[in-house]
Amino acid sequence: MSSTTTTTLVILSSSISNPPPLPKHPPSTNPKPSPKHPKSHSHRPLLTTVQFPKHPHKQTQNTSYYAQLASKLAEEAKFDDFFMIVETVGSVDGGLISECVCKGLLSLVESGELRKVVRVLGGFVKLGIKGLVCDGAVFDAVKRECRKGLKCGQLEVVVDLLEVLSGFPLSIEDVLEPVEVIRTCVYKRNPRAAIRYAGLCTRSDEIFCKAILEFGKRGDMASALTVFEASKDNLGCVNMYAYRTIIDVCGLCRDHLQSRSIYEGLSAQNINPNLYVFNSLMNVNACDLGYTMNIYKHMQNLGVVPDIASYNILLKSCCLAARLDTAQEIYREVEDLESKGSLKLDVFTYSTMIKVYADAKMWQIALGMKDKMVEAGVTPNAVTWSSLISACAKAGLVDQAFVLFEEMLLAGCMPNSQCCNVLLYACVQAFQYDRAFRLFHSWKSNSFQITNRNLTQESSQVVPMKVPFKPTTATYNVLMKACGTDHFLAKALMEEMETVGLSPNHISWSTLIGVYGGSGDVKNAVQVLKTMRESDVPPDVIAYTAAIKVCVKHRQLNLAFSLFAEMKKYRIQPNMVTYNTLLRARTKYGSLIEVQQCLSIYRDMRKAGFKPNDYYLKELIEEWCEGIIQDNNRSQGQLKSSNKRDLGGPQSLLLEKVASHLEMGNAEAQSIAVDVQGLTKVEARIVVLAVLRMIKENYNPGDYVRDDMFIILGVQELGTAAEKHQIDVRDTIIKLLRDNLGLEVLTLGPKIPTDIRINVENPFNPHPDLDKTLERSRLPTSPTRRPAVLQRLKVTRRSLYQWLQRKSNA
DNA sequence: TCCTGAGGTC
Repeated sequence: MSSTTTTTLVILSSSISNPPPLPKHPPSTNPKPSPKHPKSHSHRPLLTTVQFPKHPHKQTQNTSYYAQLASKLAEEAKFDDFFMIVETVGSVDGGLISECVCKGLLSLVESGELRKVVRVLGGFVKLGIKGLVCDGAVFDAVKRECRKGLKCGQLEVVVDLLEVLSGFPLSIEDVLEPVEVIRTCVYKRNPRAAIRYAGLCTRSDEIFCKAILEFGKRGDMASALTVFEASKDNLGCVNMYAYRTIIDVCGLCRDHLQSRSIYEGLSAQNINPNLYVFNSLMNVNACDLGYTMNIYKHMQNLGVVPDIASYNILLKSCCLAARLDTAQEIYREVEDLESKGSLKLDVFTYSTMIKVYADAKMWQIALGMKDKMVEAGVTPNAVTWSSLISACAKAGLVDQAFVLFEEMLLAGCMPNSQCCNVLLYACVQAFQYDRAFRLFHSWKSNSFQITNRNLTQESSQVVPMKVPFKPTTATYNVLMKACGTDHFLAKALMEEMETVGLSPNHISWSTLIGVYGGSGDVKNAVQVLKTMRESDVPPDVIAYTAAIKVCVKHRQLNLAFSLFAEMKKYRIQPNMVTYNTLLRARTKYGSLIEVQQCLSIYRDMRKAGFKPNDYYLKELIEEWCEGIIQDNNRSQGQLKSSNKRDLGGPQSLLLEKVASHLEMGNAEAQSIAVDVQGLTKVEARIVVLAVLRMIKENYNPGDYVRDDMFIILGVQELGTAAEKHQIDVRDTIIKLLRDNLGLEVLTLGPKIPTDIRINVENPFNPHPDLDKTLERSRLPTSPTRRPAVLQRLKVTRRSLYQWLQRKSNA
């Protein structure tokens, strides 16, 4: 209490008749400590009058004066002074002033000065006066102002107030709807406020979970985790409800790995999760069937009995993994459990199985599942019907899809947006673009009416039924696909989307890229990426891949490669599809630089941890290599067909060899050693051709060929299968070089010529180990055995020169 | 739980 307060008090006192002497110890000079009130003591029921604690040692001669003064101060909402009196006098007859306090409080609360309200109510709590706020009018005002405060961005102050209110005998949940408070905390991204608030509530665990979930729904994983961690301390025990909520949130935030570490944290404490935690964990990790199955087995080992939800999640996981066989196994198991009476298949089970079959393009069986579920007394819902229609859509059976849609309406099931979208999709899949648009327009203009023959009435009676139709982003995306190559229409749809309050998503933009591509407008297709970056939806790997595909399709390969570089610049990780799209870019041999580009993509892909599917690249390299003998009037087709039979080995070895020979291809060729050890004859042939092609492309007319070319076949091992293979390879290469290319080839025997230059400085030495191989071959391995002999072929530089002349003149 | 975007040889 400050001296200003005292002054105020004096002024106020003068307004009251018969001023008695001031208290013995004025508060400004000797403030009394606040009266102490044991916590257990003052939990009174709703008070209609204010009761002040008694202080037996105080003189009470002036009590009535101070009661009057306090009443007046309270009524005028001068609570600082009011408290001082109460504190100083220690005992005031509450009955006198309770009404005034309420009046004053009401005006204070209604002033909207929440901070002041917090201070004043805090004062009441400190003095152990706890009934006041529970007065009807004051309580209503407090509720009103709290709500106002939440809306006006005073979250922290509102929580302060709630904290003070928790000192009164009332339920915090009654002051404000918990949802309202939590929503505001989530909107403000303020987990600390949510934690404080949840801690005040009677049903703390529920409010904590609510907060965790709401943060998760907004994609704010970090805040959700903060609240979760705080809930652990606050709730004092391991709360499975909180655990399953945070795991669900991991799913909402697409962070399934986080859910695993949360689960592992629980296991590390030797705490066994309950069924709900296991189900949530499996659900969040449904994208990983292996993991889900492991968890499923583990929960059984722990004696946690799976319920139908567990099985439904497993089925969903199979569905995502496109594992029809596993899904069928699990389904049979569930059927078995049902026959024993321990489980009941539900609409989820059937719907998921329908989707499993729909994805496997087994639409008849999908339809069969529907009959089965109806037989079992389970009514298909909108999801079930969507999956059924989707089964037909995927199979291109548009008419069947319409029949099912009709059937759904007849069954009295209201179609939702997704059902409508699937039906539109069925039209698109069947290339009935007009039909899709007609349907859409009829729905949109709200004239969409279906005659619903109510089965309980006479069959002649028809009840027209209006189906509410709310297009979603997916609706527009499907329609954009129905634009074919009409990019004007597609663009118009995107604009329409915005006008109806929808936002284009990644799919919309990628589809637009495809539409531009289809119309041959590469420039605009690529431009979409820029537009995306400027919008709320930055391009993702799929958008880039779509754009790259457009470039590839229209033979703008340099643009494709530059987009690839760009996506890496933006740290967008290419995936298998991206790599394959690029590797497939060149269907014909081109220049050395093009081959090198592809090889570098190939190596990048392996570095990124993808198991390359090098079929295309191998084709490409082969074609490119074979290209140099095309001029020799050989039938390329013939050669290729003979190649195919022999290409069984690990393709990566071949490609690595070609790549390592070519990656230094732009350096000046001094002497060339081609290592074909470990390759099949066809592969060896490709590598030799690749090197020749590189030499040819780097050759400028008039250049001088300084060295012979060596081909290293390997160490001779007499009488083995390896020797036979080596001879095979040798003959193939000799045949190729002599007959197809007209080169002069010499077989080099055991003598190692000293003029061969293979060293680390040689850019064409693919294997540093080769030097060692040569060294070893020079040394007798054992006195009793013949020395190992390195078999090589030499292509003379004279003939190489002639060949290059011939080629460059051609 | 259902709908919409990029790749596709054995």
